[in-house]
Amino acid sequence: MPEGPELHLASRFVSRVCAGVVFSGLVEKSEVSKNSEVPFTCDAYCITATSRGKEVRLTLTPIKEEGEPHGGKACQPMDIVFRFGMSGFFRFTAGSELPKHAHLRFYTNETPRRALSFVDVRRFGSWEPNGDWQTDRGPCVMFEYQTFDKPICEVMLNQKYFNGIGNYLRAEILYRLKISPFMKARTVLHGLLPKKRELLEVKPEQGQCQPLQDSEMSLSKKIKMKMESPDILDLCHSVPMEVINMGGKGYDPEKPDDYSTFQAWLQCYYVPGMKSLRDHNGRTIWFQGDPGPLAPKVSKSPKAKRKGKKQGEDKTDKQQGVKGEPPAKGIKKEKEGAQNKRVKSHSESKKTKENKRKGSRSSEGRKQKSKLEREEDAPGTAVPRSQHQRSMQTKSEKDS
DNA sequence: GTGTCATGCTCGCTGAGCCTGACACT
Repeated sequence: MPEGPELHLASRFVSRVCAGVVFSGLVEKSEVSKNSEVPFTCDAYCITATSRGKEVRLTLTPIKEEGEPHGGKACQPMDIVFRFGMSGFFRFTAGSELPKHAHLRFYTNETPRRALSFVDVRRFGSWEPNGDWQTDRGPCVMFEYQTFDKPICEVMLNQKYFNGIGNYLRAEILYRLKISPFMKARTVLHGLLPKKRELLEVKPEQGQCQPLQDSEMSLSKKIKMKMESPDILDLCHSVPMEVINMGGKGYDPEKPDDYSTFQAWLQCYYVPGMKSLRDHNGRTIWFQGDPGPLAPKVSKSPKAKRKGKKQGEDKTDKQQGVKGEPPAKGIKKEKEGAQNKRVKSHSESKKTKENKRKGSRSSEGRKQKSKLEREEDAPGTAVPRSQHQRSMQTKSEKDS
């Protein structure tokens, strides 16, 4: 059941049923659950919920009673972040009729009392008292969709999407693609979608569109096309590989201070004549040409202020924006930051490997699905056919 | 009664294991 939409609906359910309801006392955990106790107790509190991706956050907020003495033992609000595993959900029932597998219970202060329960049949779900959204999760596909409206140069430094790309690589890649650094990431990535004519081939004799089979385009033709017009993903692979192939003459030269090979290879980053701007995260992006529609408003650099003009304002100036310092100096300056970046990349590579494994596992799972299931699984279908059939059968059996 | 499968995630390794319930099959 629980994917993003289900978790969001669960948060709405909690907020709806708990609106105006006062909860009281301890938060009760089932004995069998291995999750941690929730160290929260309060005479009167309310519950609200929000969601982000596959997480739901319950906020327990104490209600201040009138006449409560100041300086008394006041309860503190608490956030509890839930992950639903394979079978988690919330139910609001009478306290005497707790659902089976209700592993965390919040009781109302009414008589008879009612209970909001976190129900989890398989116990793969978890909760984290005083928790927050997991930091290694990407943006919520439902409510942080606008993340992809950020400039491509900023998205490229997000290691969740481009694990391994740093400041010099993004500059080189965008330069080679002739892409404005402040173009919307969505626009650039949308360009990766196959064009209609590549996806569909009209067979006049049938009057139908058929998917173009891989085999219908020869491998050599594909390679030729790729070499002629590589896309951003191609370059995110090939450009770093070029650096690797420099051996000991790349960014971290084996000979101290011998940046000559690397400098000769750079086409944009710190190259005299190229422009540079600070992106919205304060990182300097090097580029050529128009910065793009989302470029930040340029504040006057001290030099420009003295000259009385904004960066990039003077169209006659071929070097719009901040001109680069001599390459070697700039490279050395960047090295510290790059080293930090490498440490971060290392810690994140673990996650990437996991994701790859998951991907391969899920594809295995798909292979195991029957042909019927594959054909009838519609995008967004919450219940797989096999399980859906089972539950429907169960229901009909019960009904009968 | 047994085996398999299910929408997630972690550990520590490239799959196994955590869990329960429903269903198919013998």
